Amino acid sequence: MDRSNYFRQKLLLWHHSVNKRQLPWKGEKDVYRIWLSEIILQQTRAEQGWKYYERFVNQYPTVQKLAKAPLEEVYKLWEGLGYYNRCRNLHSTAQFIAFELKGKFPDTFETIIELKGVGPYTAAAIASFGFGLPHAVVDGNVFRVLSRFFGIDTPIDSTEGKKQFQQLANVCLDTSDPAAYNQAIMDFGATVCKPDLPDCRNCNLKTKCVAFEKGVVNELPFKEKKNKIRKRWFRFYIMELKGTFAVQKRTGKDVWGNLYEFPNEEYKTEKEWKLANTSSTETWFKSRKIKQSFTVLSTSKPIKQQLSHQLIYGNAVLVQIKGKQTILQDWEWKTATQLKQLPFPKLLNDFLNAGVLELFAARHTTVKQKT
DNA sequence: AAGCCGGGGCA
DNA sequence: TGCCCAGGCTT
Repeated sequence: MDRSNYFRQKLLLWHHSVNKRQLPWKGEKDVYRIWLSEIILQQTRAEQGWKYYERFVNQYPTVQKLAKAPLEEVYKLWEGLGYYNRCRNLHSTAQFIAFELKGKFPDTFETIIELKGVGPYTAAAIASFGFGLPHAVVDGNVFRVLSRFFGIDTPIDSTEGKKQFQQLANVCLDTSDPAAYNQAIMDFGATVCKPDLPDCRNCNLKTKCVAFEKGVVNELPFKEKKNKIRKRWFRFYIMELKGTFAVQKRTGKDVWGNLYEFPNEEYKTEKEWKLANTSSTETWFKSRKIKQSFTVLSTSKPIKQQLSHQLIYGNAVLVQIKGKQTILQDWEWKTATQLKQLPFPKLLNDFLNAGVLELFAARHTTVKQKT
């Protein structure tokens, strides 16, 4: 028997016999929800995406509801999930489908993949799960399962590798039920043929698994590029003026695009960052032509956040500004209540959750008591 | 083709 | 600490 036929049969047999993962989007027929779940799940573990999916479905039961929602509100719901451009594309595509296509979701692979935020994987997923079309998904699970079973060491992060695995996936695909097959291979990769400590002992495909035979299961899939991690150092100024706080929206293509942040200074070296003190704050205020007097209440201990491609250190300087409410820079001044409606990076939420706003509130109370 | 985009879980 | 996760976009 052809190896790919063997693979398909054994995989489907496993899928029928084993209790699969129970996930809220499984067996979903509403294409809107299928699309929504797939966008959420991009580079995101199913367990992590779960609660976000539930939130979105509850808040936006239809593509029209999502399309009509303010972008800011959608971002707040997405907060903490990461890769925030997905959120912008989600909203944009919802509007395209609701308003331009009058709510009718594209129903061919070629039209689906044209949607913003939809690439080869997501298009295949929507085409198969939503419309039963014969397109094989290739995600991290599929790269792993196929590379091991067929013993392929072509780098999966190369153009050639992507092409090769997509072709192989199409060969293996069960065209009589593409959705079930796609579901099966991803569940198999997530529960048996795992990245760490794969459960080869209980694998019913191991007798023809090339990597198992050769003892190279842990060497596959092969990647050629190594992840570089950039270190960055920030000093955030949490400034309070009569019960309002200065924030700004992050623009550009840097990390945390379209999220809010506190005005800040980024340092090029750890040394410069650590040397920053009250006089640095004064310099920073002067350079921004802030003429009002201020008091530095405290400087937080540094918080570290590890991202997949950056290691970010940040501390927060708590500043109380005196005098009249005037327009300062391009900052927006928000009350504590308004702040809670804005999407922030996790790093900044860590500051907020550490009781920063309460500290300002307590100080006001103290001042009033004295006067 | 290469670089970049978050946050969480795991060994 | 390094790698991975139901990837895709930009340059």
